[in-house]
Amino acid sequence: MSTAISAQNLLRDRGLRVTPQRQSVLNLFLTESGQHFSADQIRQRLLPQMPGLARGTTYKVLQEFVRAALCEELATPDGVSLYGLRLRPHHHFICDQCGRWFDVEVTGVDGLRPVALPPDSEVRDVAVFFHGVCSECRGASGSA
Amino acid sequence: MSTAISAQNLLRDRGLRVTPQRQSVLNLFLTESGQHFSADQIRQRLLPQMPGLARGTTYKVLQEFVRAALCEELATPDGVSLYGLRLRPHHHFICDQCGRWFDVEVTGVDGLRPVALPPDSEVRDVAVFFHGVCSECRGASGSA
DNA sequence: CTCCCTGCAAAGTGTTTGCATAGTA
DNA sequence: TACTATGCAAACACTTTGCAGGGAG
Repeated sequence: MSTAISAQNLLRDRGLRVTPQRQSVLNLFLTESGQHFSADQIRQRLLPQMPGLARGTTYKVLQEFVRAALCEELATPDGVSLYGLRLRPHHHFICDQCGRWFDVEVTGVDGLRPVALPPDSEVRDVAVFFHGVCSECRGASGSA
Repeated sequence: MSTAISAQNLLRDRGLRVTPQRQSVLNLFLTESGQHFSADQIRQRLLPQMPGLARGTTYKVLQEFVRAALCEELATPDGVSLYGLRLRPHHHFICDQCGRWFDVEVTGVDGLRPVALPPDSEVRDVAVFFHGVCSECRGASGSA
């Protein structure tokens, strides 16, 4: 792995207090780079090594990360928010079968032009979402 | 307005039963074309003309519309789903200030290419979201 | 006449909030 | 030592579900 970035430094750099809970959450993201998890998925993953981790704490930590621009929060159709690292700009590929989100870089974004936008609107950012089926799901289902 | 399409016909064409509730909801969408509403916003808008409209019914009607591909359901960060017409393919412009979503057509979508997608993944669709500030909010806030 | 939709109300789920305690700087 | 994060549990908001009565086909 080339994970030269430590959770500790990342937290310090953003002016956040370094606590075991925050380090664990951040480390999970750093380890499973490009992946996204719900608050409860994160808690379940960390419970073995941190049995006391409270549900509320998980949410507060993630909220704090989002506020510090460390993480992005992604709303899913089933009402659950997914969280992922936001260290560098990127877009997403969503597997419509398993529901997982993957970070991807995208070329050609500069060529996008909105047509018939309400006059005087100001565009500040563009987010691209590819939908499809991930390799794992394709392998599992075979056809379809 | 060139709304030659009637709610009644639209419902029939999709094999849905024609009820006053469904007609009202669909008419709201046809009238405020390109706009998006939450289930409760829709209910509030229709209550004057349909005082008995139940919260549960609103959700069921919208669910049915989504199933029939008449509407799209859009998840927002604050946990509320927005619904909009889906008569023709389109993308979205989101005002980050007032939170409203607007349908827009986009050129250049074919030029988008994901980089370093997991091998054997299959892309089936692309969704583009422009973020920014709508004309109304720009007019209201002046600067920034 | 049959089947489905509506209204009503209760239940469910994900998330937020408040407070006392423990931990960081 | 001062201030903030954690754990716990209650509170919240949006959405879903079940059932009896009424309306569509």
